[in-house]
Amino acid sequence: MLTNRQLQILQVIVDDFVTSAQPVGSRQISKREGITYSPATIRNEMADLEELGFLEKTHTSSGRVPSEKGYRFYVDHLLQPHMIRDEEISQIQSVFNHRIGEMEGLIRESANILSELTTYTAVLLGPDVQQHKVRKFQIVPLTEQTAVAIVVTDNGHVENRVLTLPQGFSPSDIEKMVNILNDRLIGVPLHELHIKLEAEVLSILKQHIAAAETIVQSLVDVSISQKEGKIYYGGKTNMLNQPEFHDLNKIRMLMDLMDKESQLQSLFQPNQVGIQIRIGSENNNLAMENCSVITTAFSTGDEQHGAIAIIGPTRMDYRRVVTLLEMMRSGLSNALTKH
Amino acid sequence: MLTNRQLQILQVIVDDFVTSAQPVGSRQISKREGITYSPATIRNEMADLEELGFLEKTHTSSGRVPSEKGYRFYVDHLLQPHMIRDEEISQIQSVFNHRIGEMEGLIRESANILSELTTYTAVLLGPDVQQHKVRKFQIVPLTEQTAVAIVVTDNGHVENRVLTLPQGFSPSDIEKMVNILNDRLIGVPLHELHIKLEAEVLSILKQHIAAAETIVQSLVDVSISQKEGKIYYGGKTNMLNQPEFHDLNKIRMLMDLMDKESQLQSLFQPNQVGIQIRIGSENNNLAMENCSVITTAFSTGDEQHGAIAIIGPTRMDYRRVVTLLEMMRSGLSNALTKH
DNA sequence: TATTAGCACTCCATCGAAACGAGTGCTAAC
DNA sequence: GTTAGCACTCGTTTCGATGGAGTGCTAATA
Repeated sequence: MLTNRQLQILQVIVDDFVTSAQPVGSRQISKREGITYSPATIRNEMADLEELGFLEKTHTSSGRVPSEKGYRFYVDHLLQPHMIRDEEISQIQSVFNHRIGEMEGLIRESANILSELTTYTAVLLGPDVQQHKVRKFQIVPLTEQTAVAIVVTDNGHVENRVLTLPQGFSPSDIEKMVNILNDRLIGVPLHELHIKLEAEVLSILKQHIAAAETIVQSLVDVSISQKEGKIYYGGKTNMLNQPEFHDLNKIRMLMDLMDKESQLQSLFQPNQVGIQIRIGSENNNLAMENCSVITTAFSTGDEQHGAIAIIGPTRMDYRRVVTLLEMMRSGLSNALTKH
Repeated sequence: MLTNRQLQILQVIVDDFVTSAQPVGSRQISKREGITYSPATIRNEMADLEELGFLEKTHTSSGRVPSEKGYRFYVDHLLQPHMIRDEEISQIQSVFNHRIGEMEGLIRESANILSELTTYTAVLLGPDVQQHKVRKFQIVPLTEQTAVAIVVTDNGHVENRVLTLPQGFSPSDIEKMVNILNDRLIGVPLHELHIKLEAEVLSILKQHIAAAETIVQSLVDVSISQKEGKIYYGGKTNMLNQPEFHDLNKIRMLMDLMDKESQLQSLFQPNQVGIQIRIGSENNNLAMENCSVITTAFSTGDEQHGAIAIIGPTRMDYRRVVTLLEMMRSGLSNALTKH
């Protein structure tokens, strides 16, 4: 167990390093208000903290830097609430006052504000479309051979896809088909759609329409190809300002990561409650070695939810980010549920 | 007018510099096959070419580097066709064999292949949605107060938006409204939609439905907020490999540019035919000082068109890119028009 | 026993000088 | 008109010297 003094010193080191990005020396610590012991004492404590794995040195005669374990301890036990300036609070509020019911714009805007206030990168994951339930099918003919299939969900989401019609597929066939689809599939969540289509609906359709098979196949394709949730960014390039990312290789890996939606999905664990913090290697991703990710989920009503993530260097201002994130989470949840 | 020898030297310098990224010296040139004069002669010619503004030095005793004017002359007069390897050709072809009629996937894939083959950044601009014509309106109710409005265009594009319904708006009102919209607006191009809505349709609707005004306003919003054309990327981070972008500031400016869709639109001049090359400052954009952009338009039938742009350093392999771009342009135009 | 002053030591960062190499411009010879 | 030769310039690399920040250890102190 750490002594009070060790706790205090660890806290000061993290706080200092977060703002300065420079290794913290004993003299520097001794000058901080609230510190009553001499540099020599602090050096002894630091040596102990290093032995315990909370601190590291960049080289033999450098000051100390928090280790991952040090950050972990800090966020678990030493995180104190952070004062957010009034203007910043009202900046966040302004997003929600704007327009209501326009989810996409709201989320997009939130990502921008968050990245601006944190100076890190904000990633917002829209609600998982796969959970939405079918409200209505529609097939609109375009030419002799093509039509566009439309699925509207109960949340107002619209999926669509151009279909190639089989030879001799008549308008009345389309009508029949749409009726059957709407009869059988309303209320089915999108992620079950392809199963229902193949297992139940296909055989029924076949009885009425000759060439139903190819079209059903296309519909199955659509429902499989849907992404989990849409991703929105704010401050994608903010990482370039962080001194630890003056290395082209790291930047490249990070940028590539952010362009790969599939990889990004793994950042989120939307089933958890509250705020999660993953530090450095806890992300299990080489590109994120020097990054921490702070995530939380927000609710959009109807058991739907989205998630917010802030990606910053491990030397991130955890206090501030956690506070901002919590404000944004509750604000978003409110704005999106009440309408 | 330049002598043949000067032309030859300019060509060699550009070709060499494009591949090596190093200033080209007289000795190096003299060793190239086809060059029969001594380094001293070449030095004299280079001094003349520099005086004429085609070459530059990075410092007093360095080799020569093409100036913007030099590149301009090169692409205008010295560009020779480039051999593309068979495997690369079939790599391009494979995109078009894949699936037909699925425009979005096709364009996305093309962007990736192009960026891979060029090692630069590919930007594809999808066809301008504003030109599409309305095929069908649809309003699907969600709750008492909300519904989703859907516009299908003759190209199979679907726009949609959640509407807040006025108090006491009944299902039969919706039906009436949809009928009038479909009566009056089919065939109208999207970019004229808001005008028609306000000028013609609004007054008719008002006669039949009390609270038509707010809904029409929402529809107007939708048709105004549509973007010009969707933008697809390939190889966004490829620029990081170019030695001229080892500068964080430049990278930042470029990345920011690419995240701003609005700015990117200005890269394209889709009304022009053939291939356009803009070199360095010709782009009128600080972030693109050291970049060249090669663009061309592809047709998607029905007077619709999209555009391709390759963004690379001014020290770009113009020969290769121009050839690849032309192949991709014709391939895309074919694939998208014939179906 | 806990704390602190003092001191030797380590390592990084910065600077300037020297050596080197690539390339030029100019002159004079071919 | 072309080229060999040479002095010169400038960037790059290397090396050692210097200074500063910070440590660990020891011995003195409260």
